[in-house]
Amino acid sequence: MRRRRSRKGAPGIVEVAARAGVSIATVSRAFSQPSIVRAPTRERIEKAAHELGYIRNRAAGSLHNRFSGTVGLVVPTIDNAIFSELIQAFSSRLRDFDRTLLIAAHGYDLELEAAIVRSLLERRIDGMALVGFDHDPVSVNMLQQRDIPLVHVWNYRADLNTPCVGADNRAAAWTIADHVVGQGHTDIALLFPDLTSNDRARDRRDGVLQRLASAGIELPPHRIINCPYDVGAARNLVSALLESADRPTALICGNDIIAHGAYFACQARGIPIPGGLSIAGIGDFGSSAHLYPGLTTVRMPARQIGTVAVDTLISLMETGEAPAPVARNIDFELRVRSSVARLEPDNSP
Amino acid sequence: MRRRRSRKGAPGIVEVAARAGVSIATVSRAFSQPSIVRAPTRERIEKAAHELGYIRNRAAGSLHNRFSGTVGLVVPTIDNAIFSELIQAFSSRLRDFDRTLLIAAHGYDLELEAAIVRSLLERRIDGMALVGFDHDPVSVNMLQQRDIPLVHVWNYRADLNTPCVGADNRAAAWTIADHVVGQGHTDIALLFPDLTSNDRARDRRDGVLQRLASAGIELPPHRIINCPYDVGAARNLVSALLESADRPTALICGNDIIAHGAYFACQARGIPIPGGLSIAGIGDFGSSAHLYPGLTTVRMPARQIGTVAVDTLISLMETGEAPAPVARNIDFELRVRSSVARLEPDNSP
DNA sequence: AACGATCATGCAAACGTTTTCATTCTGTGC
DNA sequence: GCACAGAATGAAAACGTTTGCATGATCGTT
Repeated sequence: MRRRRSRKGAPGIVEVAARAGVSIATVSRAFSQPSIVRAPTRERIEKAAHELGYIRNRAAGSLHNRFSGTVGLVVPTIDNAIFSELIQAFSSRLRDFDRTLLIAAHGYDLELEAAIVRSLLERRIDGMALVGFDHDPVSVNMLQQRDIPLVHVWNYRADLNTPCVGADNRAAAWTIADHVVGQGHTDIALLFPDLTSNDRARDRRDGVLQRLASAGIELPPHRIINCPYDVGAARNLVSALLESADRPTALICGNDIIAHGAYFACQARGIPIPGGLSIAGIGDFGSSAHLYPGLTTVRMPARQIGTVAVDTLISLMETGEAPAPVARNIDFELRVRSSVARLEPDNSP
Repeated sequence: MRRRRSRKGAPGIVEVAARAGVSIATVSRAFSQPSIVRAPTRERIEKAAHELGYIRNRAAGSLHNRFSGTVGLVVPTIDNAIFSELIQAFSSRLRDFDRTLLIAAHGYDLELEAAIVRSLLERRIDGMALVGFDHDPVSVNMLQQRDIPLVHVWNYRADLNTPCVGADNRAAAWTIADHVVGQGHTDIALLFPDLTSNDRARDRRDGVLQRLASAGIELPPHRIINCPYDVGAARNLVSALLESADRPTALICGNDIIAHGAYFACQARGIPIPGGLSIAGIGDFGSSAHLYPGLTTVRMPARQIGTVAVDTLISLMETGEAPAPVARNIDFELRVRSSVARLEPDNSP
């Protein structure tokens, strides 16, 4: 007997029914479909429930109608700014529909993700949101086999037949690269995280590379720097870069977090931004607008993605149909601020 | 018929039992207490379960043993850095115990918090963590009446008989104020958020004020500035402060987020830190160490709080006892970096 | 005043597990 | 080979709801 048993006198539907002088069926209906029970009866039930401190047991109900009222969200990480807006928006929209959020993070480990999906399935979630498209097929199969609505969030791809809600990361990256190139930069360094298990980062890098290629810029390998999503790591890496003789004129960061690190490296070494080094980010969260100078970046619509993802999931759960189109492209926005300098073409005549 | 019914052929324990040629009781045991079923039998069951793609339904089980395997965490907000480390640590520790996290945010609205607690209770969580001590009594009563273990996280108070895991916010604030005063500052401004429904902020402000008072410093009202937890708002407020003729020599911010905003205001106006203005924070999250110059602040042990809170909850759930002491004081740490200048006493002879 | 039609309620059978108790194995010591 | 203890399994009764079906109440119509 490892777990204690007694939940004191936690009243159930039976007690409420007795006190209100009706059957348990009526009590059940009074809570799940109030409109079909006569007003005076309903009030009597509500009074009894309130006096008893009754709280309905949805787990018991879900056993019968296979509908738990919970939704799962699995993200790579919670502890930095990247997904927090998404999580908040997702969670708060879920409340509008009286659903509860089950959440977990996998730290870019797709096997762990699969384990998490399974454990959420053991809790019989009604729907599931996963970040991006890179997943262990096991995860997706488990969901599919059980007909659990799944929406991929954060990234977007046009050629998709499975529901997704996100921004086009490749296009966003293309756009920021376009801006940097348009300002006359040709000697550019990229700071991107590990690309395995991370389609968002991969799409972003591809987008940047594509724009550079079409401008005739081909980056030597040492200009593509691997950098984790961590301010301190980015700062150190950029610091080292600044030390070297062969400095680029601009940095394109795979993420605003990395861009922030780059800022602090420059500030610590007295390199003016953008005079000494131009810096561009992708993401635009939290403080990016307020840094000095303002960070030129691409705003990813995290809140809207969260909200629309929930709406899609709810629709999927209630009607079985996702609102068209199945793949929702949420617009990103180029935010030109002050961290990318215009380079006059006369500096290498 | 608003909700579709069919979950295809989602196999249950019955199907597994049939395929393995045993009773459902044995299957159940094979999953919940594997040790008591004979190895060959167990393997047969596992094979059958795997072939069928069986995923056990813990909701159904919880109906019988009143134990859902889920834990609730309610925080004021998810969308900024303040609680994200806590949430991540909490969630990841929970996985170690095969529990799942139900999460929601109330945005400093305690009525909403009570509604959330109720809805989590409807899902029959086994334990609950709430941030701080300011709550609607309704919330606490609902939990108490049902004997659901509750731990208050984030803040700590010595005189508490209910389980809590946190740092002493008042002492932390006292400590940072002590450092600022110790550096010779007497003309200090405070930037603190709204104090209602927020014991952490209140304790912090009290701690600062207490240290200042004992140094004989009494702050005029206009030196105590109300500032939301928002980088942009903080930046604007500090910007306005810098414009005025009557500038303090140091700023004590109720939170690192506000301190970051102060940094950016100074940088934008070309005021050197700490030469032109000293800035101190409380929290030490994410990038505070990497800003330039490094922010002098107090490190709040968010990760450890999350981990210990889960351990406490698990112990409460399994044995009914919290590990002693009931109120766990997790040490904060003063982090002296470079944002507070030493003021020579000769500047006002 | 009687008759349907509609609305509100009750009865009882699910829902998919866990667990108690009883029964049937398995293996051990003589 | 036998008796017996202990381990492994099975049968069936919960757990707290929801819901299909049946019945009883209510109302408007003629």
